[in-house]
Amino acid sequence: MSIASLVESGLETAFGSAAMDAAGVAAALEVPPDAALGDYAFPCFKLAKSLRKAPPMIADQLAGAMAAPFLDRVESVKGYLNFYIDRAVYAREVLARAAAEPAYGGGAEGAGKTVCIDYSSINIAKRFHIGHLSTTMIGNSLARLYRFRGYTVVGINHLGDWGTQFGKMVCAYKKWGDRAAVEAGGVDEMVKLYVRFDRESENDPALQDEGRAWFKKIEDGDPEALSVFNWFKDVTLKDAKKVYDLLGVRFDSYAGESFYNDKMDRVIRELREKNLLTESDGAWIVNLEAYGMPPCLILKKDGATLYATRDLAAALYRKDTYDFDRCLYVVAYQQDLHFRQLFKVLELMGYDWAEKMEHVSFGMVSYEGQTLSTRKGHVVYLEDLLQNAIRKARAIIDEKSPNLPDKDEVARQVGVGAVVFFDLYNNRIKDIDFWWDRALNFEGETGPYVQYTHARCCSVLRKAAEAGLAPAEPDYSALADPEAQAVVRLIEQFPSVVTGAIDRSEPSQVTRFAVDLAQAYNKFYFERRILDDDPGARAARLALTGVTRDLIKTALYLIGIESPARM
RNA sequence: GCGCCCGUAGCUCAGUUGGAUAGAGCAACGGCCUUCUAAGCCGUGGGUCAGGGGUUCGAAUCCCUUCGGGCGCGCCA
Repeated sequence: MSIASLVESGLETAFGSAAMDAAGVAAALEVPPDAALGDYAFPCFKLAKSLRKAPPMIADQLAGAMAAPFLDRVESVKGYLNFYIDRAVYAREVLARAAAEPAYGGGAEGAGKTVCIDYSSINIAKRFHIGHLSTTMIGNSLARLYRFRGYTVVGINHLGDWGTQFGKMVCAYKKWGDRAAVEAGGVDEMVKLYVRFDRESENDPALQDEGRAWFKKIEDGDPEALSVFNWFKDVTLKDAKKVYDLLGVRFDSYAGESFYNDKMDRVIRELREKNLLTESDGAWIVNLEAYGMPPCLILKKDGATLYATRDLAAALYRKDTYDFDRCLYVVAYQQDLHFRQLFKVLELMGYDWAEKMEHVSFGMVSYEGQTLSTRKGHVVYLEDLLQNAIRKARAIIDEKSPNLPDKDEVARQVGVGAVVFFDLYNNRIKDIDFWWDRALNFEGETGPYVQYTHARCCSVLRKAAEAGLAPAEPDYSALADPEAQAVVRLIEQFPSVVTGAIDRSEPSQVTRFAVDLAQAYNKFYFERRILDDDPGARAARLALTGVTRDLIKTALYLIGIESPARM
């Protein structure tokens, strides 16, 4: 018997009529902010009008009409009906639920459905820096969350591999480049070539034309141009792969801008056929005035395609190829307007799936209060950040756990975990001002703190196993204290946290949950002796510890962080 | 000028599908390791939820408005 049906029948008993239907009662039920106010609460304010009674009086009457074996007591407080569940029963049921399912909090509601997630989407010939971390880690986490709920996920790295700058780069390479230098220096060497091209073309306008000519060659499929261009791409991806491997991120597709080069005719034809394309100042646009937006540019005056054209082609291709149920774009909020236009144009084209597309926007990254600038050298490269974090983790391990096996492996897990956690800690819409000491903080609400709690659980469970204690029937009344109850309550909430994170495309919900659970467990750990002499109490506390360990590991996994067993 | 987003403790932020006394972490100060990992735990101080008005039994949360900040607004992506 559930609380909802209990309230429903209570209403029937106390007031005779169905003052509120079952769905209404279920929706109204809430968890009080403080455990002292009960485990569940039913606010009676909405009933005041129809019952013509003050809420506290309604609660009083309801309280008298209610009893169930699993209820410890029911109290009427200031218009709220507070339910206190028998603590031991509550702990037993929640732990059983969490331990029984193969993946507690997961599910199969996404079975047979596909989600496309466009994330990371790096530019060719540019180094991976902290400005790319959010799209990469938010996308990675969303991919894991959707898979956790049974969806098929297509992770797409929509490469920025198209534009005149690549013609310039090939041109520069042909003039001054050195194959061995690029092989050795990677992206850095390409950037040097580009910078030199920029500088020299200031005094030599003919160079610009040459660069454009080389891009034309790439467009036309000239083998010489393509071989250099594709090689640049390979080298960039090889560089990026080092970072992706450290982060544990992978993709199902690297189809980027160049991939859609031959797929835009269809878009233009379709827009024409549907009478959406109009000429304006020589360019071709989709007029969106009726929707309060500036026009969406499709073709330039010279007939060349634009960003929006390419994204329209990509959307159609993805729908055709993957038949997605949802399509997410993890891109910074600067492009809010672009995506609103894109989705509106798809809708105007008559595609009802336009409403299944979502721009998962996030805030900008600055560095010590200033805009990131590769040119001015005011930038933090991701590889440097990760290596610094790993180095710091390694130093702490040497100091605190000198006998730890696999020190380097654990240092990598902790260092990278700190960086990823830092990135996914706040709501994605918040701007991030990067400061080294904040990103490399290992204390308080941080990745290492949560990982430490996981290792602590592992340690306790290991000690218990080593002691060879006889298995005993858990005595769940040992989990009736406030500290254990706080942990149990959080465990119970995990499935709805996962749902909320998916619904809001907000991985930080999971990050926050991980911190809350770690904090609650640490308080419990400090207050209660787990390896107690009483076998029943010990078994119950070990069960709580086991579920906590698994849940922290799951939560961290969902945001892309590993959980070492020792640290 | 127009549009979108943001404004909560000294700092960084939770809480924003309306609900009980607005919570963490960092920083500061003071405690706790002969028992399960001190990357931990406990305590102290710290608030005009940017200002004003409105809706409501009830507003940090919804609406209007002012101020402050960020981003965007036709041939870049």
